[in-house]
Amino acid sequence: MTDSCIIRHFEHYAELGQDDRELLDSLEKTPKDFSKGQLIWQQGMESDHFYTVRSGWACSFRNMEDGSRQVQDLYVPGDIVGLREFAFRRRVSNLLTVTNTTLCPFPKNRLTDVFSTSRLLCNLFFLIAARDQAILVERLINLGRRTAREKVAHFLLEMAHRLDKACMDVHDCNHLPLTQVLLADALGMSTVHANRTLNELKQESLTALGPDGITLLDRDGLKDVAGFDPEYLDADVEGLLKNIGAPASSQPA
Amino acid sequence: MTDSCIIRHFEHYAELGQDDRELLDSLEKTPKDFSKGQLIWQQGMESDHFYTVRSGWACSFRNMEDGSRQVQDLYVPGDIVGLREFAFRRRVSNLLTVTNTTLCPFPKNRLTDVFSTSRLLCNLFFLIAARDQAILVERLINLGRRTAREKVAHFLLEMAHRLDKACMDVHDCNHLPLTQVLLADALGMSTVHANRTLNELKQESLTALGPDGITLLDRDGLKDVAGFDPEYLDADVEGLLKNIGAPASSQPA
DNA sequence: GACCGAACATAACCTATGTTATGTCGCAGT
DNA sequence: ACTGCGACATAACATAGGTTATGTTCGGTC
Repeated sequence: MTDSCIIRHFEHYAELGQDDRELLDSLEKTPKDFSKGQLIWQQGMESDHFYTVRSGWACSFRNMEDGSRQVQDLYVPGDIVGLREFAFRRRVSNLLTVTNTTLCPFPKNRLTDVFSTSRLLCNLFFLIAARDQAILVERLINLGRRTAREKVAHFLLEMAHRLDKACMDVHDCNHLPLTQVLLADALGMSTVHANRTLNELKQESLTALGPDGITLLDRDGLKDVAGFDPEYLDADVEGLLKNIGAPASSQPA
Repeated sequence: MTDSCIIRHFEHYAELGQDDRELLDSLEKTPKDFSKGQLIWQQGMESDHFYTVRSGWACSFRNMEDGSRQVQDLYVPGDIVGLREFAFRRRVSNLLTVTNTTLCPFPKNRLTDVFSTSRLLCNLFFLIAARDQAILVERLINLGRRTAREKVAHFLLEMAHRLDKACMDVHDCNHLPLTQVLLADALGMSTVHANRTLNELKQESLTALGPDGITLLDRDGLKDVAGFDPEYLDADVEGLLKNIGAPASSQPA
């Protein structure tokens, strides 16, 4: 298997031709290591690259005037970070590493070349953007219409499910390297209440808390709490491939 | 000017070549009229088309188990509805008209043809998807980290700003045909509280309430309340066009 | 091995917002 | 003209979740 992040990423979905691989390979830059808690970009900076996550976790967020923070999304191995900023010259949010992380940079304005050169990759990029939207919508629903308990359970399940699918070098998909502060900021609640809720779930043996994050003990139980349905995470790659007449990946999706 | 919704939509951004126009024209179907309060599609239905809004308003939403509703987004003239579903075989949300509406259907799986045929359109579609994401993220922040007052003010400003940009046959961009129920469902709050908040803003002469919707009276005042910054709505079309070497639209963006 | 700062825990108290209930108004249909 | 319904208004009351405060634990560092 290739060493390139982004090739690896796409081969997860579909079998790439030699052309596609070469194209991607020529554009991707060498991976960069970031340590935990490092600010990778800041609102207002020029948005010239996006990244593929090779290992580790990152999050995008925005600082509010009152000093609080809203985390917009978390990124796990295999995710593409910063596609959103395709439409903007400057970054509209901050990006921070959650753990030690390796990212592969890709120049934003070369995306255009990819679009015109590879029908397959163009469509896959679009599919990914659509799935990203679906994730945002689901979080919207989480924030708007669920209780703290439901929010937390739902969010944990989503991240675990995304880890499952990432299927990269992740060992234990039930373990999430999240601090309670981060969780609270992602779910629009206070740290104190995040703690309360998490401990509640712990009492019920649904989760476990360690110094290095949160562990899911009982996914079915959590599912009952949250009403979680992973449908929105499962993009219809096969349908797309069939539509554009491309061979599917040999790997299971 | 053309009669096609989608051509009109894109010409708003950039000058289309004759090829592009013909391509779009061949794919778009004849406009369809819907009356106020009509359910256009439902969760679970096959997602075979997306729509361009020619006139009127629509909203996408999801019904929750407890009977409540979360509105995901509103669509105004010029918007494209349903691009999100590109990644999914079935619709992941419901679509409802807010007013009488005219929509132009476009078969989803022909998008692929557009991508491979027109470099310009492909990039514009991607830009639109990215802007849609930015809108969702901003709503996320709204729900997560703002008070009811701020939420309402921010949301009203966003919609007004989007109307400004739509620049289609909209007469008064300060008038939004929203019911209080809809507003509440979009902002994840109760109708009662939406009413309270709206009346508060009305006391301060920031908005006016009529039987047919909400009117913005003092955008600057609302801006002060909400801390609204329209940056996330203003996609960098020029940068994109320059990057792909296409001529800009003669019309002001 | 003393010090420091994250992250976590817990309690007491407070408030923004939800809930329930009831009433008015205007308008569409009969 | 009567009825019914949907949108809006408002008041009384309930509560989920925020805020403030204080303490513990633990890993890093000089």
